[in-house]
Amino acid sequence: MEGLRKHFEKFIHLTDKEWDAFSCKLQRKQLAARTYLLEQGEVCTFVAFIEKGAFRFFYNRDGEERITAFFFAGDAVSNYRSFLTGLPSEHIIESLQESVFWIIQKKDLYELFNAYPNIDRLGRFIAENLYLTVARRLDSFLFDSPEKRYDDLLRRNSRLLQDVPQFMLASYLGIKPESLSRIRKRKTKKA
Amino acid sequence: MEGLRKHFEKFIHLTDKEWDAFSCKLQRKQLAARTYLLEQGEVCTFVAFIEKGAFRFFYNRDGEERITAFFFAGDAVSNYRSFLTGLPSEHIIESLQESVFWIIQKKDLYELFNAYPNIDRLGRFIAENLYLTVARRLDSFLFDSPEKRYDDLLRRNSRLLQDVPQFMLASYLGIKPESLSRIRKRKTKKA
DNA sequence: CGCACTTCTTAACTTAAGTCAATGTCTGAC
DNA sequence: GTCAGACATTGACTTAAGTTAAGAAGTGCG
Repeated sequence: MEGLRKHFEKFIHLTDKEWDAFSCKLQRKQLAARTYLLEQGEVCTFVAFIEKGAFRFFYNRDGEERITAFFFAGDAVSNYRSFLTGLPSEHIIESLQESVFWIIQKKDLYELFNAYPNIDRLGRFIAENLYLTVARRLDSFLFDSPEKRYDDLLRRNSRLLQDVPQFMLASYLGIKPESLSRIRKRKTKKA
Repeated sequence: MEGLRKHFEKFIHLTDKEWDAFSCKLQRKQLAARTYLLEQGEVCTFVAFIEKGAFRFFYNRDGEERITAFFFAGDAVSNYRSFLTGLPSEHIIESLQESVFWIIQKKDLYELFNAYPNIDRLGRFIAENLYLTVARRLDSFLFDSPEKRYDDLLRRNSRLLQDVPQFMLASYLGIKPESLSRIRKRKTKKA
């Protein structure tokens, strides 16, 4: 749990009082590998802070899946859209490995937001960070070919490659596993 | 300026005191059509609230352009990435029409954040909203064909079609003008 | 050990976007 | 009115991803 506090320090320093108020609302949870944390159609009423493990955030339409994001230790995971709007989630959150995380309920979080401006601000920082991540990802779809996106992934996010099977990477890149396989083949030929 | 306050009411109610503190930091500006509000390489130190007009937020690489977003009356426009990180902007913000907007400087805004928790929270709401917009857009790139994205644009965002030339729409959809032209042709054949 | 299952690769074919070039179409400036 | 420039369309060709199907490689389980 102290690890979590350290992660927050990247964004903002919470006083002991603020941290106590926050942390006593957290509930520790564990999830086996390949298990749903949030189902499709469910309203997301929580934010989870990952201590250990990995999650994928994906969308299932007519049996086809697309992975919107991966989350790892130190990340906050939630369907933020459903959380904010109160609408049923279109996405599924699934653990990829056995994971440990801390859940805070929306109701509790909003009470903290009201009681502690610093925690509200932490919420802003988290939202801003989410925005930066997804905006960068959007730009990569606007400008780059799947091959370029794969290269960038290799370079920047090697954690993904260790923990995530090929076909999920393909989904994350917005292509089919067959296409990723061909991209990889083209690459070895060049090298 | 009261129009701007009304827009904020969608997110949060500011007291007169809060609004006064905020609004006296705003500077009214005007810009002719097709003029840069932010250059590539410049650090973005402001947020602009649009009263009238339209902007495009785009990226220029080796002479090729991709439009990341459009902004219209009621929207907050900024290079939020550059604003938050202090890094030079990769994107350009350009007015599409003659526009009127209110600028607030980062320094002033951060002072307001510190002095008025409600304004800090408004900042959170704006960041959250930005996130929702860009996350939805990312999903459309993950799942939908350019043709589907164009259809959705027609249905949801007719304002874009009135104010924005074809070749910019293509760029926004992540395709070339020729391809958009062909998509439109396929459409008329079907109908 | 061998079977079943999942993942990854390969191949043949289809589909649609990119590229390049030419031709319309429209608009504003003079 | 005409000319120049920007925008949109069209056509021929290239490129790469999607589709379908088959087989190879790896993994876990009885």
